[in-house]
Amino acid sequence: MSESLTCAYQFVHEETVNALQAKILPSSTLNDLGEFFKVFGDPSRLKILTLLQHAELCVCDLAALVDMSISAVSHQLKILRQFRLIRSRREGKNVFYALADDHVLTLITQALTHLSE
Amino acid sequence: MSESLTCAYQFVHEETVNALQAKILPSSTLNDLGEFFKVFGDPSRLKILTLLQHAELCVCDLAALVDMSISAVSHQLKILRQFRLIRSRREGKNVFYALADDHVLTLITQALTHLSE
DNA sequence: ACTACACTTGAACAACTGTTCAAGTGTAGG
DNA sequence: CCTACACTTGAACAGTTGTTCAAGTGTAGT
Repeated sequence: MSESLTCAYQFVHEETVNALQAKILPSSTLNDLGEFFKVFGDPSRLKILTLLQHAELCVCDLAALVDMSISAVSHQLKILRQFRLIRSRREGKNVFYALADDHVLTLITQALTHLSE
Repeated sequence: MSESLTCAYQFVHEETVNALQAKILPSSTLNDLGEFFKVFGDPSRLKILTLLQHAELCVCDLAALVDMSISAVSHQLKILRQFRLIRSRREGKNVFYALADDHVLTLITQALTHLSE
């Protein structure tokens, strides 16, 4: 940050900066929030989520629908599970997945609205 | 996808899969949506966005606040600009940045709500 | 014109992400 | 208990991302 020395310590609007310093979210919050948004940052995961909106699906059906290998889908499902966006339920040899709650879709819908403006 | 051959073409719930096939969002939409969410997937960018909520800021002040080099901040601002999340305005030697619209924050707030549940 | 400040930009480089591949677990049927 | 199916998992590998560094543009003052 050598280039910013003059700017940061001499010509910066001190009052403005000092006033805002207190409003900065804790870095743990910013990190968690970032990780959360990253989950939605992948088309495959978005595809899976929007599909689960309509029905509870097993890994096999999901793989067929999103046109990915079962392994790849399973890896993504693990991530979605870790963030509690989906829930799994075993029924015999199959494992069925469903959305954990509805306001996951609210977020996606809202982003879609923003994009179409 | 050799491992999924049996599953995908023999034991899949054909009716379920066929019915959902039509509900899959176009890949262009899924890609755009993914790119959009990726922008929110970085703590630095989130920090910048939440700061601009409170005031219009020049690059220099922002760099001081987020504790990053001016160059790094400028790179991130470029991305935020490309997605029309922020607007820039030159005033003499300074360039001031502001949020393009408010419902960018609605999205962040909503994600925060989800995290604290 | 020349210098200084404020910012931008492109290239390079390390760190991270998503897929594949190979090997594993768990369940049902014979 | 052996095989087959449904899925999971770890390692590896290519592609992507965010930062730094160096060089650039634009504006103001002298």
